[in-house]
Amino acid sequence: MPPPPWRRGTDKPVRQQLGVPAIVAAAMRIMDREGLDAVSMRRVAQELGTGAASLYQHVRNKRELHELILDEVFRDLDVPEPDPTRWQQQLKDLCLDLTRIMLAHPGAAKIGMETLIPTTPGVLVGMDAMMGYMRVGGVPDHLIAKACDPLALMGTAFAYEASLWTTSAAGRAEAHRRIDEIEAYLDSLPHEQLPHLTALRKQIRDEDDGWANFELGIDIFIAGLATYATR
Amino acid sequence: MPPPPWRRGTDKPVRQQLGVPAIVAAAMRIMDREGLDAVSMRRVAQELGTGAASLYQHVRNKRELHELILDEVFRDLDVPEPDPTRWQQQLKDLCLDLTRIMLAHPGAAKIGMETLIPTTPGVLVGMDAMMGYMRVGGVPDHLIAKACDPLALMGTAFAYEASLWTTSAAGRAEAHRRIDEIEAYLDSLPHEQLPHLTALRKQIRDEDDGWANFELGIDIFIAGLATYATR
DNA sequence: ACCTGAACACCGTTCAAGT
DNA sequence: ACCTGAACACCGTTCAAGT
Repeated sequence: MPPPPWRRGTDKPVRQQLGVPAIVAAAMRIMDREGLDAVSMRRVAQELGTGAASLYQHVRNKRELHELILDEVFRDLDVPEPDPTRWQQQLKDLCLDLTRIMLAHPGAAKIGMETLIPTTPGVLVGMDAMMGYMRVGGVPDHLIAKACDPLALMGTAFAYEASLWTTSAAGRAEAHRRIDEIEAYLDSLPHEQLPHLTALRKQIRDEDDGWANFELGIDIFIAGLATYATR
Repeated sequence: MPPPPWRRGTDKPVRQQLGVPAIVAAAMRIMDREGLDAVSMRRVAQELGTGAASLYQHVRNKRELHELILDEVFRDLDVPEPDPTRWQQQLKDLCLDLTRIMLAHPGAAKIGMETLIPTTPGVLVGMDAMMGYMRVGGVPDHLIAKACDPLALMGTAFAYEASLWTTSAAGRAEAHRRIDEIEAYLDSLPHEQLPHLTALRKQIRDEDDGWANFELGIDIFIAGLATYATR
C-alpha cells in the first residue's frame, strides 16, 4: 500500500548520505561478493541507489576508488616489536600476514599490483616494521632499502595469482580444467626435450600446494637475506 | 580517380587473409605501440580492416588472444646447458632474461600475471632449464618443485610493475608526480612512528633503481636456495 | 566455411541542468 | 554545494543473415 498523500516526508527515497566512507563501504561489499571486476562506478552507484556521475563528487576516478579500498583493507595490521633473537621468524610472519590480509579480500591484491607504489598508512607501518626486523638482524642498510621491494612484491603477486581462481566456484572449476589440460599437454610433449620437468612431474603434482610453495619462497628469501647479515 | 568499371577484380578491398597468425601479429603491433589495454577485439579487428565478430572464427575469446601473444613473446628463449661450477650464475641469467623479454613487450607481463599457470612452449623450456640448473647445483628435488613458482613470479611481477609506468610518456610523468606526492606525504608523517623508514629514506631515494633492486632480489633468493643445496 | 552488421548489455567520464 | 540524466565514445560477445 502506498503511503497516504499527506505524508510528504517519505516521498523522497530514503538513502544514506553519499560520501567517501559510504562509497568505499559499498565498493568493498561488492568486491567481496562479486570480485574486483564488478566494482565499476556504475555498479557502486547502483548499490547506493544513485547514478555513476554522483560518485565523481567524492572520488576523482575509478583508480582512486580502488586505492581507497586498499587503504581500508590494510587499515589494521598489527606489528610486534622487533626481537633480535627471532627477527627471521618475525619477518616471515609479517610477510605471511600481509599476504593473508590480501587473500581475505580477493581483489585487493590486484589493486596492489596495479597501484604504482601503494602507500597507505597500513602499508607504511608494515614496511617500517619490515625494515626494523632486518636492522636488528644485522642486514646492512643499503640492502634493506632494496630488499623490501621484492619481498613485498612476492606476497602481492602470490595473492594476486591465488585470487584468480580461489574467488568463485566457476574459477575453481576453470582452474581444474586448466590443470588437466596442462597434464595432457605435458604427456604429449617429447620427454627427452624437457628432461628435468619430466623427472620432477610426480613431485610437482603431489606437492602442489600454493600456500606451502609461497611460504617456502619466503623462507628461501629470508635465508638468502641472512647470508648477507653481519651479525 | 576510381578504377575503370571493367576492372572488377579490384572492387573488393584488398586485405590479407584472416587467420590466427595475422590476428596475433596485429594484436602484438597494437600492444607494443599502445599498450595491452588497447588490444581489444574491436581494435584488433579494426587493424585488420574487419569487424570484431570475425575474430571469433579463429579465437575463442579475448583471453585466448592475449595468451597467444604470450606464446609469441616467449617463442625464442635460448637456454645454455647447465654447468655445475656456475649454476647460480646461470639461474640468475635465465631469470633476468625471462624478465627482459617481458620488459621488451610491455603488456606481456600483465598477461603473464592474469594467465592461470602460463604454459607456452617457450615458458616450458625455460622452466625445464631452471630446474636443470638447480639440480646440478644440488638443490633437493622436493625443493626445486616448489622454488620455481616464486622465482618465476618474481620476474613476472617485477616486469608488470615496471610496465605500469615505463610504457608511455604520460605514465612516466604520472610516476614522477606520484613519487613527489609520496615524498611530501612521508615528510608530513610523525617520524617517531616510522623510525626505520625515516632512517633509511635517503638511502631509498638515492638508490631507487628498479632493475638493480630486482637483480638483488634474485641474488638474495638464489643465495637462499644455495643454503639448502647438499653439494 | 568463413565473414559480417546489428544488437545486447555493459563500461568510464563529462557536462549542462537542476535543487 | 551537491546531485542527476543524458550523452559520448568505448567495451566483449552473440546471432541471424549473407557469400
